[in-house]
Amino acid sequence: MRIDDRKQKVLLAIIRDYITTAEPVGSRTIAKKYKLGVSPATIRNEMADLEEMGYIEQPHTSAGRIPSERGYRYYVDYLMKRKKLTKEEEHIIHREFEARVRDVGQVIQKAGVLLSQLTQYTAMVLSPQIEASSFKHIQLISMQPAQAMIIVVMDNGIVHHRMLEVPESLNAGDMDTISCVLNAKLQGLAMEKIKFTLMQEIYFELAKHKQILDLAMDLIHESLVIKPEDKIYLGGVFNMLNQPEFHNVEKIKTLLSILEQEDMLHQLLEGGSSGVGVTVRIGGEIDNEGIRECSMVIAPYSVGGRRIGSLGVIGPTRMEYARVISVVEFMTKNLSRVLERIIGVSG
Amino acid sequence: MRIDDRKQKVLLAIIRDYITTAEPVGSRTIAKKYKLGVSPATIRNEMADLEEMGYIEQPHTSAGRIPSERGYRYYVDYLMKRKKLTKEEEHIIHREFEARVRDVGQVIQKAGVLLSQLTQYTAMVLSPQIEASSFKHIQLISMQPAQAMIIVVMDNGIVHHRMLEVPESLNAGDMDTISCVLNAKLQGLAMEKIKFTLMQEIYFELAKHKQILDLAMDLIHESLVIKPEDKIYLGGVFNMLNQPEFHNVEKIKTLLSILEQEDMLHQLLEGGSSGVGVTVRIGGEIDNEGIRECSMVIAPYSVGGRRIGSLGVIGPTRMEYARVISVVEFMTKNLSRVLERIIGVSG
DNA sequence: GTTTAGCACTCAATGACTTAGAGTGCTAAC
DNA sequence: GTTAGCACTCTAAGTCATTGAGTGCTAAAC
Repeated sequence: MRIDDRKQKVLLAIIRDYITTAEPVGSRTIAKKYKLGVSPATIRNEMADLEEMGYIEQPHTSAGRIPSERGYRYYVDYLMKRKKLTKEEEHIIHREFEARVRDVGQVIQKAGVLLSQLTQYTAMVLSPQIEASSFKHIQLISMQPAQAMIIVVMDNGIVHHRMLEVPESLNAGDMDTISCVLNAKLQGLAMEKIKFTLMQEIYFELAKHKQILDLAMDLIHESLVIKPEDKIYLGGVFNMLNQPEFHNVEKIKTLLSILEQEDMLHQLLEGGSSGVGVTVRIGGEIDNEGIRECSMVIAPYSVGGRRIGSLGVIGPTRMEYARVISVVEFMTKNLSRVLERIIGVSG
Repeated sequence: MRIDDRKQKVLLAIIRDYITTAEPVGSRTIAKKYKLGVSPATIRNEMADLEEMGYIEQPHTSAGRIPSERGYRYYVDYLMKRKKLTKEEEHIIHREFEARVRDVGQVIQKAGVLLSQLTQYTAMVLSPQIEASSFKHIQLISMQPAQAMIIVVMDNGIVHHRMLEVPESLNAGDMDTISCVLNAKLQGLAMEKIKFTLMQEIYFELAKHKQILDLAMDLIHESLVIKPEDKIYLGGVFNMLNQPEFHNVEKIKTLLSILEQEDMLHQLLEGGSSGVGVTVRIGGEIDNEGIRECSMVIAPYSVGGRRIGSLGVIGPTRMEYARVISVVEFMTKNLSRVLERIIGVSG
């Protein structure tokens, strides 16, 4: 059976109505609200066909119809018209991103807050994965007698610092010396290039300060090995409580227990996205039982053309796709732009 | 009417039972489970007295009794015996705090996670408020052509960094020069001591780099003025969903909407604590409608004898006070110890 | 052939009513 | 002062009838 023009209109009406009301939609409602120019009986016939084809379903005999996952998929792929953000909303995003962007963490968090506020669903933002490839600068700073700080800067702009105990005898001059030697010898080198012979050279030159050297090397090593802030920012988890499908505590618990597991979210965000642009996963398309009744809209963001992270929105399958897709797309563009400014194109 | 020994025992039994079962406690239950050596009828008499005195109440005529806020207060003040942490629990805390403590933020987060895991309620940890009094070190680092990083270290161990655009002509040597001049002139000075004449001197000396100087001064100023990471870490919010008193979506919403407002939490944590040691606030004692049905156990933590923050647990009034109080106390001690090591006694 | 009015049918939601059970308070006996 | 006994209260759970929204089918109208 073909899904002709009028069937499309009926399907669209059912999906639109269900998205806003969360109630099964009956033939009378469609005839009245969406003026297709035909009687409820005709619409009932079309609905019977659509149900047979699997685009809609009936919770029980005497209820209206609700879209099936297949129905939503058809809607997203063929029927939906993206709903642009208002000028005001675009303005809010711009303003938030321009003002007081200090560090990457703050930007990520801001993106999450905005995403959840604008969509009224739950937002997930994966922090950027910029691998450090080499070490840029090291600095020892005397803080107090017997206490110093060591700062390591990597070429991706990540800064690590740590306090350490030092012998009282070590003065600011000594620390400068150590910093200088390390900088001179190691600057710009990747970890694997820091060879044994080189290390021996340094250890020889700074024999007195073996302990500090060890700590310094530790920190450099750590900075190279550890994925920088492999974190996920979640925003607006509580928005979900306003969705009628989550008016039941058990469902909330299932969802939240999944949102609590960072590795699972990671997998959802990275595994769910199909490469470039916005991806929509509807219900069972999400590779995870437990969020069967949810949909996700996810997209990667990039710096200098290189994909470095992704973000997304999770909500009920009865999601305002038209809007959410626009918001997610707009957000990745802005996030990319701002991050480009902060961390440079080095990543 | 005096609250004699047997009344105490009955009250204690009611509270203990109610804390574990969350069900109103009847006279028969007490007689059977808590073996006071008297019949249910006698206990009923005692219960009638306790109710008259306001220590317990009845949800409805044919139900058992539940403790009133006054009852909990009496329990916490006079009846309760603290329940020590097991060796294993203490071990977990130690291990978590010893291993991989990198920066203050991480420690705070870890404290929150532990606190919520051990208590199964919601944990709140206010990040330490260590005012920076003076500036310690500044460093400009060339990252790429036309891109540099500026790092500012304050005497409290806080490190701020930011990327900035620089003229292509500026090389690594120039940056070192600028860093050196700034360090030499400004090191150890508090903001108010950075006088106009001194600044003129620096601007004269580094006239070519006015733009960078401005940025550097901005960052130093910011570091001094901005309260460092005035954040609250929340952990185990979802634990609340397991409490029977939150099996109703409306209550969850009310609670969560409060937990979302940082300023309110701030007020609760800072305003609720009565100075030294662990403070318990029960139900209406909390200065906030909306969490009338909750209790809080809060305590300050300190470094070098100076109070720099506080942490706490929020749960239903039917909270395991005996355990939570011990956990909170143990946690503040450990947090103080670890922070002392990280940020030194300078704060 | 398509559309529509009409009607019998289904089923969830709602409310009235009943019953069971837990727990009390009171009285009288110990 | 303590306790057994009993009438009383009130919620929770179950049953049943009613209501109303919505359907599917049939036959008539277009």
